Amino acid sequence: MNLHQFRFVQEAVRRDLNLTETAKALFTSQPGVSKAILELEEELGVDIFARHGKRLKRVTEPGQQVLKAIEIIMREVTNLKRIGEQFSKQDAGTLSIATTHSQARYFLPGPVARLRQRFPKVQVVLHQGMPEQVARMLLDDVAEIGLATEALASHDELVTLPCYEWQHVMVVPAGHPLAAIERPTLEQLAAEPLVLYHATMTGRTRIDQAFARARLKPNVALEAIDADVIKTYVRIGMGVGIVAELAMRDDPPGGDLAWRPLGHLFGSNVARVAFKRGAYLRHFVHAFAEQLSDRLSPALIQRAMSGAGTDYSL
Amino acid sequence: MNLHQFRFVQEAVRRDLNLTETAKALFTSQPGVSKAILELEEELGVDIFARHGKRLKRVTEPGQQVLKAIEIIMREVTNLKRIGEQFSKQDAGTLSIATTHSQARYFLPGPVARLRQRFPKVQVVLHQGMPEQVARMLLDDVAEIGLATEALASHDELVTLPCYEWQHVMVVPAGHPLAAIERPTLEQLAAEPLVLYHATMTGRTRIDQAFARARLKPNVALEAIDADVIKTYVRIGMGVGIVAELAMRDDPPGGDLAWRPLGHLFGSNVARVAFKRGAYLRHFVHAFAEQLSDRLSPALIQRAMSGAGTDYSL
DNA sequence: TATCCTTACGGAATTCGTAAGCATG
DNA sequence: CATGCTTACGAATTCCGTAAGGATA
Repeated sequence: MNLHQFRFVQEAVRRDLNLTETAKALFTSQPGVSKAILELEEELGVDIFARHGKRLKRVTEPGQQVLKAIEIIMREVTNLKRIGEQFSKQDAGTLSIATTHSQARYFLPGPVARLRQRFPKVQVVLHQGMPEQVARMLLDDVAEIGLATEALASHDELVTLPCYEWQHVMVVPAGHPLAAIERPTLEQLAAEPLVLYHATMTGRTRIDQAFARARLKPNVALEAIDADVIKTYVRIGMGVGIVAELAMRDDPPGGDLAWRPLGHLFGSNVARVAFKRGAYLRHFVHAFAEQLSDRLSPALIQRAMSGAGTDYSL
Repeated sequence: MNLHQFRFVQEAVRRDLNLTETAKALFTSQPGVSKAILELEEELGVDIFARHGKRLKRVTEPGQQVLKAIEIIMREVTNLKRIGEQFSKQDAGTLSIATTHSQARYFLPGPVARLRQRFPKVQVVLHQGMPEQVARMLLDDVAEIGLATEALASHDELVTLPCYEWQHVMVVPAGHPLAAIERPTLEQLAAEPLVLYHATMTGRTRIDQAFARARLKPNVALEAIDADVIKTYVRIGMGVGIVAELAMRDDPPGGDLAWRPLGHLFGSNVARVAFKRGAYLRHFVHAFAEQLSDRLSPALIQRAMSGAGTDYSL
């Protein structure tokens, strides 16, 4: 039994049981991977993978159990490295953040800058993706801390904590009739072509639900992945945009876009931070979390990481 | 980084940082151990052990963290082996039980026999010791399941669950004056020379507390490690014995010993089973637990093992 | 001086890559 | 027949034991 075997098995599962891919991903030879896995199965006395002839088909039942143990082991190996960094290179290292466009573009600049100010030797790496990809990046140890509004809560391998609350706003070109209305209604919005976030994104489900409850069918002209794109299409008159309020922060009133809060229609959303359960967090990761929200003290995070599935609401 | 290094570090800590002992315990050469640990420290970039010259003195602060991670890794390695056994040798394997004399002698014969009946291929190994040693055997993976009345609850690396309740009984030679008394009092007991369990054992603290509360100083003639020894000394007239009620189960009324319950004086005790937190339990371990008490269903145990420190009272 | 950790070194076992074999879709 | 896992084999590396060195109590 050795760590290489564990790594191979884990990667094989992540690569859909394709050992050739696995070998490439780990920069080693394919026969080496094959042999290592066979030897592990031999030693444990159980098949981890069910094979059709020579092709790996699925994970066996004992394989599921084995995988759980391997996940934990590899997690702790990662932790060991982090512990090493934490104590050797005091306050230096790399912080990988997985997040959505909105957060990266509008929310994170402040916290990241303040982190760099306190820890000048910390390198920050931003990974961007859909909320579901953010979760995956955390699970695969690509990123250490994740930030997104949805979908993070649905993995119990992840610990999520509320970070801040926000609401949607309507964006229209400055001269648009709706710009004059203080509190637009769902009916008014449904009458216009809409430019929205993509369905998997930032609080989009809230919007859909609100329309559905009112038995209205919104006229979705365009779905886009980020607020900048949405604003661009709003400017050229494609329709009425709905974005996160943060995204309008830098647009001065009296500019070419007008905006109105829509909290009364879609309620408020909660942006959440997420960590992989059981991860060792270095000082500067805790410091960064505190930049994201005062509430996220090391003590609170520690409690959330050790407890199983408790929710810490705002 | 490899599993050998982890094992060496773990064992070194268990052997009070004596690498020579460590090497012996693991059947390998002392320089090998030394080198492996040095290389791990090199790779992680931190000292795990603080050295005075060439002698290991204590675990450093990063070392503490490293140890935690290593503990988890080695635990999961053990689990992997168990998973292998569980699925390959269906319902065969070895069940190591750590327990005190009283349990081994009077309580376990039934459950063990029933286990063997259901799982004829399971080998049972009994490890006997003081309650504190029972705990240590669990922590060191010498035993998989522990059974004792005291001291198990004080380690948070262990999960303990109530198993059954019992009370103390007084034992005297058949003709003894106290044999005629239905409910002996503390004063009556304090007037006699007593033959008791050793101080670390099975509910002994209860006895001491009861006398202390009544401001009585018991006359302890002899302390012994198990009920059989106590009964022997009672037979030869050394004094009045106090043992667990289970220990008298096989003595017929009208034999050479008479006994009376003492629950009214010393209250009741709870025997508890214990597992190492995070351990993988094979089918037959769960089956055995159910033999110990109906309440100990696999589901309950699973819940207790995953939850942090919750107490499941009877 | 006795104990105990580190360094040095060499033979043995393991590892890991390339090449070939063979089964599936 | 293209993809993809397993087997075979040999070179390179790592492992691990003995012997020697050096530091502490």
